[in-house]
Amino acid sequence: MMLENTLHTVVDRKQSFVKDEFLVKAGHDFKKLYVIHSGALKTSITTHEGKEQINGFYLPGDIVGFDGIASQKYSNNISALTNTLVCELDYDELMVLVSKNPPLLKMVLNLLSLDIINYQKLMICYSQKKADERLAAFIYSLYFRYAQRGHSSLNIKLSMSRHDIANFLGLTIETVSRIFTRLQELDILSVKGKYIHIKDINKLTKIANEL
Amino acid sequence: MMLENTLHTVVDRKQSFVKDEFLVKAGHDFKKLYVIHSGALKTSITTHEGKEQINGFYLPGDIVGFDGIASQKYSNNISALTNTLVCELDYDELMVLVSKNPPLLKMVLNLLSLDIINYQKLMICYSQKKADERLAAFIYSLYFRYAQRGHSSLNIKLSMSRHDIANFLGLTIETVSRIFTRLQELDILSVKGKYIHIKDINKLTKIANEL
DNA sequence: CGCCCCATTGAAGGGTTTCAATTATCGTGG
DNA sequence: CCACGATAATTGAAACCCTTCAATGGGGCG
Repeated sequence: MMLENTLHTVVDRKQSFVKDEFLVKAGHDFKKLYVIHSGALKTSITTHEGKEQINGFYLPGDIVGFDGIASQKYSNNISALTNTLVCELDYDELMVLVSKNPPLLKMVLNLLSLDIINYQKLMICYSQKKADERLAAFIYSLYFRYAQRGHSSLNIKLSMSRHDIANFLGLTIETVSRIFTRLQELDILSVKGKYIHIKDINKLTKIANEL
Repeated sequence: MMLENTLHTVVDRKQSFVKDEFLVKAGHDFKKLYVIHSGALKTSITTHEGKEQINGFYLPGDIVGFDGIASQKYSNNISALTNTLVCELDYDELMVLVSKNPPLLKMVLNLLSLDIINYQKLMICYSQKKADERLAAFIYSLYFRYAQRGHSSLNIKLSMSRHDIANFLGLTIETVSRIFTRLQELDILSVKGKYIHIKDINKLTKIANEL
């Protein structure tokens, strides 16, 4: 991600987190953004009933934490799906740089705008896609995001559990499981635990209803 | 909204749109943000199958169009629910002002961040709320948003049709209609066409699962 | 006033959840 | 290295919620 390169001389505090460790908890004071160097993160909120609701999975290159800007409190929990190395960006320092550097400002605004578009797409996904379409879209999005990062491969290792996938997609683990087997019967995927091989990406995108 | 006051000397091109008129269509070049002065807007995308999917309703004071920043193309259609008066903000001009005016920068970033939080909440709504919870949350959000603007009233006039509500909530118009009658039977609402009276806001928030 | 569109209501069908039981996988300690 | 327990994942059957299809009722505008 360009932002990291632009800033690496200035803000370069790498920090590592182990699986299931929290980087931040919702409600805490907003200070930093996190650029993922390696590993994977998830963001979640805790509902009034105390249940977790995952609202994002993040891969190397992604920046996490924009939700905290408005209220200066993080609105999400951020935790590590696996051992993860992140680069911390101090928001106030970033603001100082941004105000002196219009291209950087543009970049930051683009990232925020991308985040908005990302959530808009997810909204659509939830509001009109059926369970199999959601899961197909989810698998495809992982494939696509790895490909964007130069790791184009039909083999994907899921860094999250079935429980996390179901939670994120607004389904139950049973439904996710059933759809995985269905997609295997259709010769679209082959699934072995956390390892997924995409056997027919055309059919996958067709089911996912994405171009 | 403060932003409008801050800028009204510089960017003050008011423009009016009639009911069902499009301010922008998805895919067109991004140039302006729209601050709603009076009336109401909706944003929507057109799916691959050509169906409309509404992803937001906007009231006076709201700013619409942030989704276009990243790609410099609007990702949503924006259209008027009723006759609507908006103030147009030229994005490039705004950027010039922003880079000279740190408090303004902060304000803009806050607005983007708020948009993100808004969509995150909607995501949660879709992914884990049932139909009656969604509709209750929708009605409550209208009440709340009007209250934020100083128009605290238990009487709400819906500016959108049942069809639009159903589309936005990812339900069918029949389901929306049935839930409206159910909420009346529970003495929570009284519904007469586009006019809604909230008879028991506590029960409403309880069903909506919002504090 | 009548037409058309919007909203409401009813019954049947499909998809997802829930509950329950079984199987697989992973980490740990013997 | 294998055995074991605990956790995760799969599979089945019944219940439930929402959709779909169909018909009726109501309200606004010419």
